[in-house]
Amino acid sequence: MEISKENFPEWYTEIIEEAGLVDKRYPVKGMHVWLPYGWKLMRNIDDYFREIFTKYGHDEVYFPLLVPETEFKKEGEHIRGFENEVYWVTHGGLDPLDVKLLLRPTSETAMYPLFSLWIRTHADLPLKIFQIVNIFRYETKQTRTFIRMREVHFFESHTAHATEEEAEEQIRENIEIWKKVAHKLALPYVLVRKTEWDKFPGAAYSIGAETIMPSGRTLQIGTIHQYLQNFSRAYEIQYLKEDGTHDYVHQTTFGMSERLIGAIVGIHGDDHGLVIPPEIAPIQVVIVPIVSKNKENVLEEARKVLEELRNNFRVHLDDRDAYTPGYKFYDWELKGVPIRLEIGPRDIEKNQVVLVRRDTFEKISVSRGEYVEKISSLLKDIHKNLIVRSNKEMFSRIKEFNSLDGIREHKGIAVVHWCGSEECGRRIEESTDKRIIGIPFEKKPGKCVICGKETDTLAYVAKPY
RNA sequence: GGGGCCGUAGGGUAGCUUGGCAUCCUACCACCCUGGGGCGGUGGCGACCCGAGUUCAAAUCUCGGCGGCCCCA
Repeated sequence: MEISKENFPEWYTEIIEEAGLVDKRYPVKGMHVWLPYGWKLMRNIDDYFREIFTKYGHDEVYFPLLVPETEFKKEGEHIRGFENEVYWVTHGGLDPLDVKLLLRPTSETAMYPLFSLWIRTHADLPLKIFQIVNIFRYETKQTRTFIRMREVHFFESHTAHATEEEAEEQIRENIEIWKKVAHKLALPYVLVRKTEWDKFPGAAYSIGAETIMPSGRTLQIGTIHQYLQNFSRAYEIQYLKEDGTHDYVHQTTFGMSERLIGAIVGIHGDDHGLVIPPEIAPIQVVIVPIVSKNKENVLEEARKVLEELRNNFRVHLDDRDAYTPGYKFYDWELKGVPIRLEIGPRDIEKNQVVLVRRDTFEKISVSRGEYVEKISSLLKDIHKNLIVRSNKEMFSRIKEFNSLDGIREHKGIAVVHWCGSEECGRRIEESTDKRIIGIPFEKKPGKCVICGKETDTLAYVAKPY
C-alpha cells in the first residue's frame, strides 16, 4: 500500500486491486472480474446466506436472467423506478424480437408470474425462497467498485404469506437474520425506515441497514421490503382461503449484495491493507516458514503444522521459495489474513510457533502443545475486536443537531427532529445538500427543525453513496 | 445533473509546450546468491486506448469515439 487510508477514495481504489479481490480492467464500465481471492470471500458470504436462510425455512432457487417486457410492465410504480436503468435485449441474431427482453435489475418481475402458478391454496403458504444471482442496472452516476456497479452480485429472498400479520412477522424475522449476518461480517449498522420518496419502487415500506464509511458517507448494505399486496394484485397471485374465498398474498423481500464487501474493505481496512473478519476470511491462518540453513527441516515442520491445523481452520502454507519472509508478511497483511503463523529454526528448537494478529499486530509465542486452542481463541478475539472497534468508530459519527447549522459539513449521520411531512423533508435535504437516509425506530420528543412542530420522529441525514 | 483531471509495457511513470531512436522504477522470465519485516547481482521479455484528419514524418497537433479517476449537486 502506498496510499494512506486518510485519503479514503484513493486508498479504497488502490487496495481492492492490490489485495487481489477483483480486476477492474474489464472493458465495460461498472463491471469487474472477480479474482480467486475476492471470489472466495464473496462465496464464503454466500455460503453463510445459504446456511442462515435455510435454517429459517427458505429454499434456494434460480430464475432466468431475462424477463419479458410484458411481465416487467405489470406493476406501475416498479416500472417507473427501474425503467431508466434496465438493459434491453432487443434482437435475436439480426432479427428484432417481438417481445423485448430485459436483464433483471432485481427479480420481482421474473418470479411473480410463477408465484401465481405455484400458489393455489393457503396450504401453499408461506412460500419462502431465495436466490443468489447477478443483476444488471444501467447506472448513470459514477460507478464504484462493489458500491455502485452495473452488474451486481446479489442476494434476494422473496416470501409470500396469507395475512398481513404473517408478512409483518416475516419482516421481524428478516431483521433478526440481518443482525446475524452483520455480526458474522463484523459490520456496524443502523436500521432505518426509508422515506416515502426513497422506498423501493412498489413497496408499501422499506427498511434499510445503513453503515458509515470512513469518508463519512453512508452505505446501504441491506434492504428489507414490505410489499403487502402491491405486487400480488398486479401479478394475480391469489390463494384459496379456508372459507372458500380468494385473497391476494402478502409479500416481503430482503436484498443484500457485494456492497457488503465494500463495507468490509472500507470499515476494517488500514494502512497495511485489508482486515478480513475471521468468520468469512478465505484464509484464517497463513503459515510463513522462516527457512535458513535447515531449509528442508523447517519446511517439513511447517507442513506438519499445516496438517495439524487443517481440520480446524482455513489455513495456507506460503512455501514460495522466491520470496523472503518479510515480503510475505507484507503480502498477507495486504490480503487481510487474520493470523500469521511464523515458524523458524528458533521456534522448532523451543517447540513453539509465533502468532501475529492482523488487527493489532500483537505478536505472541505459543507452544505447539496448545496452539490450536490459542488460534481458536485469537480468531474469536479478533472478530470481537473488529466489532467493538468498528461500532465505536461508526457511532462516533452519529451526532444530534438542533438546527440545520453544521449538518452540511458533518462527516456521518446527523440526527434531527422532523415532523414527517414531505415538504419539510425535502427542505432538510435541499438546505443541507444531503439526504434523509431514513427514520430510526427510536422515538424522542422535540420540534421539527424546519417547521417547529412538536414531533417524536427523528430523521437520519447523511450523504449516501 | 454539473465541473475538473487523465489514457505510454502487468502496475506506476518521463517524453507532449517546440512532431523525428520512447525514459526510469516495479512486476515478470533465466541464472547466481539468499532468508526472523518489502535481499542483492547479471542478463532478458514487454507499451504510445480506438478511428479519422494534418504532415515527408504523430505518443506529441486537430476532430470524433471508447474508457478511467476525482470533486460538487
